[in-house]
Amino acid sequence: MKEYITIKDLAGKLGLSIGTVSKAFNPNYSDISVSTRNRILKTARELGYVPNPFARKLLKKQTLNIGIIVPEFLHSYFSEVIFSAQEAFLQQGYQTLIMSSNEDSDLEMENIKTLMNHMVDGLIISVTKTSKNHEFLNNIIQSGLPVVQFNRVSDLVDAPKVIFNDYKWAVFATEHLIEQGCRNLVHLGLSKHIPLGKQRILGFRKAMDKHQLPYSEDQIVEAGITIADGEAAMTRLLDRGIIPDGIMAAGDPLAIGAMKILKRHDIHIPSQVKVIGFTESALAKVVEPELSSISQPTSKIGKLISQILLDQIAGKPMEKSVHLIDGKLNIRESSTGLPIQ
Amino acid sequence: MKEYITIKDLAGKLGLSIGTVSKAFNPNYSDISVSTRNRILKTARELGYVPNPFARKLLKKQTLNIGIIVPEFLHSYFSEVIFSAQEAFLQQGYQTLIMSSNEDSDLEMENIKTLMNHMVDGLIISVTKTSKNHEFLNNIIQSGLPVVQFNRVSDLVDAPKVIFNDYKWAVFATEHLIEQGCRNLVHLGLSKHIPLGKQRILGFRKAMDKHQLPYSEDQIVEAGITIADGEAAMTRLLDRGIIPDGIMAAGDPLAIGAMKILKRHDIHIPSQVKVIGFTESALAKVVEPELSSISQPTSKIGKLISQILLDQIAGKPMEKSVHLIDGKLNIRESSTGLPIQ
DNA sequence: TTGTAGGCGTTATCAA
DNA sequence: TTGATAACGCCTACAA
Repeated sequence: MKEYITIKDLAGKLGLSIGTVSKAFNPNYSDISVSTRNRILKTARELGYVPNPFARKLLKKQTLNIGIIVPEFLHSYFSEVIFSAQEAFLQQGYQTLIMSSNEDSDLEMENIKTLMNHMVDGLIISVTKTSKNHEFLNNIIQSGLPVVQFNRVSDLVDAPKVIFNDYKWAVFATEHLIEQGCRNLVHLGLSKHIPLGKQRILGFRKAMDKHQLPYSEDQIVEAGITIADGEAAMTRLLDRGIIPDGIMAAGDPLAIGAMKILKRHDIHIPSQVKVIGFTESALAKVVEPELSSISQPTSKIGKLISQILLDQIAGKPMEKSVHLIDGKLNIRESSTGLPIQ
Repeated sequence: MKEYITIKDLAGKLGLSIGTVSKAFNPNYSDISVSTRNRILKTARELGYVPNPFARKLLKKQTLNIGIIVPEFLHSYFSEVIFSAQEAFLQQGYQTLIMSSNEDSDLEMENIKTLMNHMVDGLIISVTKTSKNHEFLNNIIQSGLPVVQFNRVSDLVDAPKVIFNDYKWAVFATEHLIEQGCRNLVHLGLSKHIPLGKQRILGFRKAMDKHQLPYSEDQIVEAGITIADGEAAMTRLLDRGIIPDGIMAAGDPLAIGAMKILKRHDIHIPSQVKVIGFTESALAKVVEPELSSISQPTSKIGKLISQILLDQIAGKPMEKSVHLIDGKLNIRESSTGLPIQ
């Protein structure tokens, strides 16, 4: 490490004591004359002095480090949320440590421990689908560490949650297809271990029931998450002779996988089958026909989770433990037949 | 911040001095009996003691912080490289601070300053296309901070570079189209301010010359970077009556934008026009027909840049200042007419 | 083999 | 309004 200017150097150069110099950098000290403060600040700038953050962190009982753990980076969703949160934290002087669990509960545990060793002042986590770490997390929370969950949340973990209103928007997505004339719908779902996947299923059921459309359990399939998963699920459906006239997928990749198979079987989208995705990604505008989807305000979510964590750190009383986020229905050709600009 | 166990607590519990306890955690101290070391380590584990990293950072002349600055997160390329590098750093005990300049030279300067204030031990940077910060960066380097450049590099900055062999692979990409029978090629390029964009242009020229194919300057267009840029560039070409039989794009989004316009004009891909992209992304397998492209080993690049920086920090002599990375030509339907699995 | 004490750069308390 | 000094938790000569 290169040599840095210290407060002592600065004090020496100015003929002041280090105590006085220190006060100049701490705005909540008023017992220092404006002129000396300015003099100190001026030469500090000239010399390129910056207070050593580690000395500060050692003394104060906070590290100004925040940990963020997400299950994957496959969907751009997570990078978008994270970088928005990171920006907010940095503005408040907090550093962010980002880790990916890669959908592995054990690695998730490792990540949590690593972050604890770095003495983070707070933790934001989106758990893996088979997370077995709720007990450990609760211990941490009990011990006083502020934690916020988002997206993939667990009811077993006692920390505030920021989640998309999956139920509501799954209803909207399904109803959109019904409005377009679909009667024989299929839902391509995520793993049933993921609560938000369950909400999307419930939303699908709700819409079907509301419009009195009959459906069998075969029409709700646990497909997975990737394009390949979507392909496999669609293939299984076709093999069993199930040809829907509408597909409501719990994710864009699933929808795109299904579309690939349909096209391979010369089943036309959207005239024969209409398709809608979820958690819109850049892929939606690339696939053909362009995919209708539900977009989530990732930037807003990032800001919100950082704000809630910061509030907790500041000791503000929590207003509510569940924050429900709304999205947007983006209608494109895959569900209407109309090319929309 | 919650209360942490300190070395003093541990020493008290064990009836030892803090000095002895400290040595137990420092492997290069041999003047401590194996039995007491084990005893210390055991109770440390039981009590959940971890050395306070900030006290350590204050004492030692290093912060164990690394800064990474990238121009954008639009392409998954950057997230992939970064997370691979971060993993490598974390294994060596280094924290990573990631910042995006959002293609803005001023913000880039801010980012550099922020990271300097966090006293990073090293900096990895991929500069913005209009970066005006080479002088500032050189000052930092002069002052002793290890710096590594990657992807978007500047010859004006005196730091080792890790770059893709854009020239070579641009030749390959172009020759691939020529081998497929294309004679009237067009190159959709990045901004001319980006050196790697220039290399791709040179590669294109080289391949054309080598195969004695004539071309005008109109066939090398500075398109931009996004899908919309690709659309605009292709539209301009068609308006001027230029219909190529092959398109070599400097990025997947550009290729996809061009494909959109071609399809809108009922120009068939690949029978009438063959297309190849660059820096393969997830989009390549979603667009129709699937896009041939050049993939870069992002994970390997991440590992390499971290290794080079770590070596510099350790004071090892640098072997070479430019590291050239090779990629892979992934041939798909857009350039051949053959659906490839 | 173990213990002691000074110091890393900062802030906070109290005295001047 | 300014200055002196004791912490924060750790490492490391050096002494015991």
